[in-house]
Amino acid sequence: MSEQVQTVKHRHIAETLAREIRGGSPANGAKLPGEHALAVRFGVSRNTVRQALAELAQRGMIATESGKGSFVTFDDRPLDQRLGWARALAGQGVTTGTRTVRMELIRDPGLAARLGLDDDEFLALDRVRAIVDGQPISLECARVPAVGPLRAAPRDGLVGDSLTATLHAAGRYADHGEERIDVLALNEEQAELLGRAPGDTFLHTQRISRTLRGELVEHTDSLLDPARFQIRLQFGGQQ
Amino acid sequence: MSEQVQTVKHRHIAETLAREIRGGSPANGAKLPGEHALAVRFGVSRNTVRQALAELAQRGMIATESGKGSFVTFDDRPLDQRLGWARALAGQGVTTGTRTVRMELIRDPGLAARLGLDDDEFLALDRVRAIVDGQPISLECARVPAVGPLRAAPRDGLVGDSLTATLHAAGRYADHGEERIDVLALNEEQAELLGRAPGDTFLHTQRISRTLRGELVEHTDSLLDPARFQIRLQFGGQQ
DNA sequence: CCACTGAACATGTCTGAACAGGTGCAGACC
DNA sequence: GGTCTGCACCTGTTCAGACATGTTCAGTGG
Repeated sequence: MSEQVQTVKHRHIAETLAREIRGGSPANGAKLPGEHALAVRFGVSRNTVRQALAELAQRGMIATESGKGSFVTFDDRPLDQRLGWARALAGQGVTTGTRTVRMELIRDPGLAARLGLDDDEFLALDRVRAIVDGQPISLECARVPAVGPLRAAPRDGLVGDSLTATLHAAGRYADHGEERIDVLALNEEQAELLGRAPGDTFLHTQRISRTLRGELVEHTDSLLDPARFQIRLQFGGQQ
Repeated sequence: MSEQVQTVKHRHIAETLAREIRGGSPANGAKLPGEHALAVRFGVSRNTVRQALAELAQRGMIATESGKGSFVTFDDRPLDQRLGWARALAGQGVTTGTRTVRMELIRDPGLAARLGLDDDEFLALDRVRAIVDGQPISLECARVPAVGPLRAAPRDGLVGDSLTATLHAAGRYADHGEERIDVLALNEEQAELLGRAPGDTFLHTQRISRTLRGELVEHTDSLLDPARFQIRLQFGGQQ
């Protein structure tokens, strides 16, 4: 289906501004043109512009202030950090580093079926995060669609060494998703990667995130050292 | 400060309708009067009514459908279940029961300080949930403000045997909050209540929820058997 | 140089109106 | 009895306009 599908004016304006913001112009922190100027630019009423801006605010891309204007709040941080949902290192001042232990294209029909996908090819990206003195504290196994720069990543590397940036480069912006959290005993392979004994208990999360239109962005299994990680989230309210 | 503080029309309408919905009229599932009828009732324009209805939809109290009308979705379920955030029993068809192991008024200046409260009196309500054949699977320790029917609960019991219903009876409706999730080794008291060995690993959550105006609704520490519970949440999107 | 004021900008709220599209139902017709 | 149609309801979208409130800054007076 062509992306020129008919859409209402305020949504079209929101999409246009979203594309410009993601493209970096205006940049994070910059002020958008005022409502009147945007109304002139798009040839619509001020109220239609306000609806579009309200959508962008809803998505966490901008913030407006009465009497001041609208400011870009969008940056390249993953969605869940922007929505008050974070896994935080429980200790302060701890420096960590991440190393990739696997990055290859795989076929996983089972996962494709569970995610409702036709294409069963994924980029498998497994990374271990460790404290600088060497103690591994988490293992994250991401499965993302093997499209564009994601598909080229095993050869070319990630864009800016960042999975989120590579997803964005592939046009995959997370809008919504779901996550499950439980506890898991490490198997032998996981234990070896994490420098622990098999059977040790870790926090386990499975996250699936999707674009505004419902396309898969990523499916990520994470194992988190419970002594080091705490999951924090905010819920409800106007956002 | 008087609750007759000046507020804008659409918010006043939203609050009035919210009060009516919480009062059970119209009931869950029932259809609200149409936009035009509400505009006549409140003596405002249809657009002002639409803004009020949008706020209620944002809060998860109603859902509107084009051509059909607005329907009440609010019920007495706790906020987090209504917002796609649930801790789910990992097994199917398991019947559980809950027993109260502690319900008394306490003073906890430390907790009051952490929650930014002047009053350090709380209702302490600790409950163990167990599978019908006796195996305890969770311990929940709630600390709620000792006001109205909450303060009377040790003597009179909870409204409808439900903490949430008693909170609502006290005028405390959760609008937003935060939750932390990690892993905890049971201490001796917890282990005894849960029929486990001290040191056993449980999922641990701490939830603080507040009203629209920021008043404390509840602070709850939960210990969840990781073999029985999985936490699921949805994030992002238009709600 | 500082404080104040007023003007010019911004967003927020509200109005009445018009039109588009969705839904349900009564009545007519086969 | 079933199907179709048209009408009357509903919500969704957009408009132009008016007014309220918030913010910023240039200009003026002390």
